Amino acid sequence: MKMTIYDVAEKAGVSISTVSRVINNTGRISDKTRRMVLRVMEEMDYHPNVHASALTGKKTNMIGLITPDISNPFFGELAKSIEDSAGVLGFHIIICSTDYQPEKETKYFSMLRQKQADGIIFATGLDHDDSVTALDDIVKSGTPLAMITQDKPLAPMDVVIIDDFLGGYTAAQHLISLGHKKIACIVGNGSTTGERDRIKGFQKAMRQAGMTLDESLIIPTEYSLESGKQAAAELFDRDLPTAVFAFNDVLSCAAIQAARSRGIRVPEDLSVIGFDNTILAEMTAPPLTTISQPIREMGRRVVELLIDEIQGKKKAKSKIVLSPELVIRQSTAPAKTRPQQ
Amino acid sequence: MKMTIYDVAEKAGVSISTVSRVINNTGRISDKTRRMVLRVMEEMDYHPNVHASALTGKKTNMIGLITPDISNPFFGELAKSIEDSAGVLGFHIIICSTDYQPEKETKYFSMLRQKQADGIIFATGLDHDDSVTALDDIVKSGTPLAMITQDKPLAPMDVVIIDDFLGGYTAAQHLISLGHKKIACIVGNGSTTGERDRIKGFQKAMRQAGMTLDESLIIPTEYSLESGKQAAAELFDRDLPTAVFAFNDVLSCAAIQAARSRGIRVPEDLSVIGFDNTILAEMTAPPLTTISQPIREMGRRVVELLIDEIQGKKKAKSKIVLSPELVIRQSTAPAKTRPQQ
DNA sequence: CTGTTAGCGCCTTCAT
DNA sequence: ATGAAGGCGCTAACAG
Repeated sequence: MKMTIYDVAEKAGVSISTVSRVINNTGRISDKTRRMVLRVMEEMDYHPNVHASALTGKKTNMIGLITPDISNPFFGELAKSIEDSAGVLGFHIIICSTDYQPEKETKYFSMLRQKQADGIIFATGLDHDDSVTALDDIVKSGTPLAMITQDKPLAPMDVVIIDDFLGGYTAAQHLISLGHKKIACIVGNGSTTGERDRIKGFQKAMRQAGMTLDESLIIPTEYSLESGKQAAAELFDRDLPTAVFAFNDVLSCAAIQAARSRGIRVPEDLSVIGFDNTILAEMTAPPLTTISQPIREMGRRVVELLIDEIQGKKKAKSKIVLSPELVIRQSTAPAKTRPQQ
Repeated sequence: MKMTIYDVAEKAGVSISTVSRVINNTGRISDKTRRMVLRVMEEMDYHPNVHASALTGKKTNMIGLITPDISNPFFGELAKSIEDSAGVLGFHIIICSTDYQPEKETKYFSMLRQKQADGIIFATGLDHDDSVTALDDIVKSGTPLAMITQDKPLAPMDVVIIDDFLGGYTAAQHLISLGHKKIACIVGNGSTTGERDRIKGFQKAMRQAGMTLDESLIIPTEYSLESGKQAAAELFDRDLPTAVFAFNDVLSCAAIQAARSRGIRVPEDLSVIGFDNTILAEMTAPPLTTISQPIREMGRRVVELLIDEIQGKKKAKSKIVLSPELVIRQSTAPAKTRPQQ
């Protein structure tokens, strides 16, 4: 049942180049023959062989998505949005889950180059040196690149991020408006530009309110439930704040759990604000006040940018900065005017 | 810098067919030339062009994964495991997220056929008629197929499932052992074989304990937080049980939330047991007692099965049934001997 | 506007 | 054990 361009040509009574031309919308063809070829293709349920055309240097309609961990709800939702948006435009996604291991990153690079992926979207850190040199190869090959949730000027590429500074600022403002003065931040490992910006935004809001963020209340940790719990536990035992700003929803859950196991009530004794607004935020108890990232839109936008470039519709790289938004649920509450009262 | 088989042949002083032979481990080659060719390939960092070899009917090293929704933690973790396991064996995954829309299913089928995916893993219902006919085409093409989390005899294919009967049985047993008598089940839309088996297992345990499962306490709903909450709410308002068995972790969260908003305490007033043991189970408050599916192992096993078949190492289809396991956390507790005491 | 033809990189008989 | 040559399905000059 495998139709080739020859079958179509024969049945349409034209040559294969004519068929090829209508497929690719190239060269001049009389409207009449175009329509008839189109009809024949339809009738025969013909679909061009991707590998044959890739072999001659054409597109493969495949985009690689490099992500640290699709089982993490944030990246899961992002991947889904990217897959959806790409699908509409006729592209398909190869997932590459690095599990935070830089070696895997470089492995994926070379495999994507080999398979002639039309473009690559990065959602990982790209920290390791090997990754960077491997990246160079890809850049030289001219493959369009895009980066999401992060803005590292490693190579010219499209970027879609949120205004992390604003996110940090908004979170702080919310807590401050509730009367909190002693606020801790549970941050990640500090490797992304986003994290640093969030801290800066947070500090700005504090300063504007005439406060300062105590360095000892900035707690670095890994982005996992376990390490988050541990970090929060240590903090609470050492120096209990009245509010915590956790840098993602998982860490917020961690903070809430650590609090609960110590008899600290959320939000009565401790307010917790998260980041991302993934499905987790609705699942926790109490439901999480959090800074929402427009995940679906972010996915849609990277894909648009990248595919525009793949199709040669645009050349200049662009950066899109989306706004985060405060979503108030029930994990934050006014600070008590006096402790323990 | 694109190396071809010709470059290798020239540098090695042999013909391309010799090189081809060592690449594919085919035909007879002197050990000496094999080693030298291998060395040259290494030196030149040569990697065969997948498209060219696909064009001649060889493998593409790509596997399609058809899943309803990777942003759902269960499928996210499954996808990750599948991607990992496949990666180790040199295969890559194209994700196809159907969003529970059968039309998308058939679209993906045809695209995977076109791209000559070496195999396909289904994690979706395959309910729609169109999907089934489209499936036929794929079966005829001889593409190895595998199905996970479900056992529908639509076509000969490998299957990896858990013992859902046992899962339902275990859940019931746990609740019964805690003294619960009035137990409700929040099930899905009933389309999968797994669901039906769980109910059967549940009923078996009830019967063994001399009880029966009241039909009116089997609540069908969609697998989403929203509809779960609504279903639970209606149930609670109508006829409050002392325990609920929800068919996945999301529905458990829904039940817990519906309970809380009514002042029903979990687990004091109401025990809730879930299914899947996704990351959600640890995130909720209280942490969820749930029936654990060995997600990672399931992923690994389908991949092994499918790839074995792709590589012609096995022909007969096999079915692997893994055991679910009870994970006790804090959402279940002994039934009160008397209501309201 | 349309047809002819030479590759793209690799696999696979068929000879040697 | 190795080489030569045709073909996989399609694109892109190059001729009409």
